[in-house]
Amino acid sequence: MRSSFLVNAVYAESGREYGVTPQQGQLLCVLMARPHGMSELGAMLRLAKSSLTGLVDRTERNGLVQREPDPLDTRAVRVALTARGERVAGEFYDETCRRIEELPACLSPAERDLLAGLLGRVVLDNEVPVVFQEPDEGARAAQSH
Amino acid sequence: MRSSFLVNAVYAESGREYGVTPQQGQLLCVLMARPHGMSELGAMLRLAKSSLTGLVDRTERNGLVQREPDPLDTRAVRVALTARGERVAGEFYDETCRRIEELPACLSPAERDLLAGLLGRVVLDNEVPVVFQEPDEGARAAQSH
DNA sequence: GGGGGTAGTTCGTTGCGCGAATTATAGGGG
DNA sequence: CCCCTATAATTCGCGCAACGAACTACCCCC
Repeated sequence: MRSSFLVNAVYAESGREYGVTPQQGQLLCVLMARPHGMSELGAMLRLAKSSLTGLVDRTERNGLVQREPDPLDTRAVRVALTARGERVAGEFYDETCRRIEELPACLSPAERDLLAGLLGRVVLDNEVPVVFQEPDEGARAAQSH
Repeated sequence: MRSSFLVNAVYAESGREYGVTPQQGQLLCVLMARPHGMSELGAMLRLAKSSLTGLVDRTERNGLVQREPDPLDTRAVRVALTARGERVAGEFYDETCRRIEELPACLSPAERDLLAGLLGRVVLDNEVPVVFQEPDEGARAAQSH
């Protein structure tokens, strides 16, 4: 609980520096990988669809994402990063990583790896959606098997 | 990041079962130890004082906490759990612990201890406020030194 | 070519968090 | 003793966040 509280604080503070709320930051990070549909985003972020509409509205108003029609389904919408959104997402992601990596300053490199490995297994076992990951990280993780 | 996301989801779901929002749940957990002043709470929860006023207002309206005058300082207020708040806080705390403990189901007991130890050190080193802890846990932790 | 399910939006409500301005009291120096 | 600054807390107005219910438009399949 308390370590999660710590991570949240870091995430929020990092977002404030780039003028994005934690929720909008999370949306940007998910979209770094590729555009997503609204329902898909709702499932990943665990939000009701009406909540998603609002979040995308506000983030779109900030010029970070845009709605594009889905060529295969007239009902559906694809939410994608704008050029500016791409830049902000990358900077926010990097800054957040930098701050997160400072947290275990009291651990030895071996202990950090150990901690990362344990948390990684817990995350995988609980099927946590990919809400924060480098675009190419999934490929590397898959290779390592 | 993702493990923190997981913990948040568990916390929110656990709170929903007892009709408390995550923020109100956090307030209850802090107050389990003892009553606190508003400024003190603001520092622990990292909230602006005006945010605290609102949070305590809503939680008080739900009958879970109450404001008491500070006998030593006429300006100050002590926020304390009501009888019902005490009960809800305990149940919410226990339920949350139960759910959190289910997360590392894929780890061996030794690995869980290892994980807990590493996270504990990170939390201590970063001076995370005590936002979630059994009333007697601090004493036990202090003894073990 | 209707009918059931799906994708998104709208609307109204509640909660949350902040900053600026305000009130009231505490506490210290002249 | 009195002023003056610092502190404790509240009020107000704002925007963000999340939800459920009701609605529209569309897909697909029988």
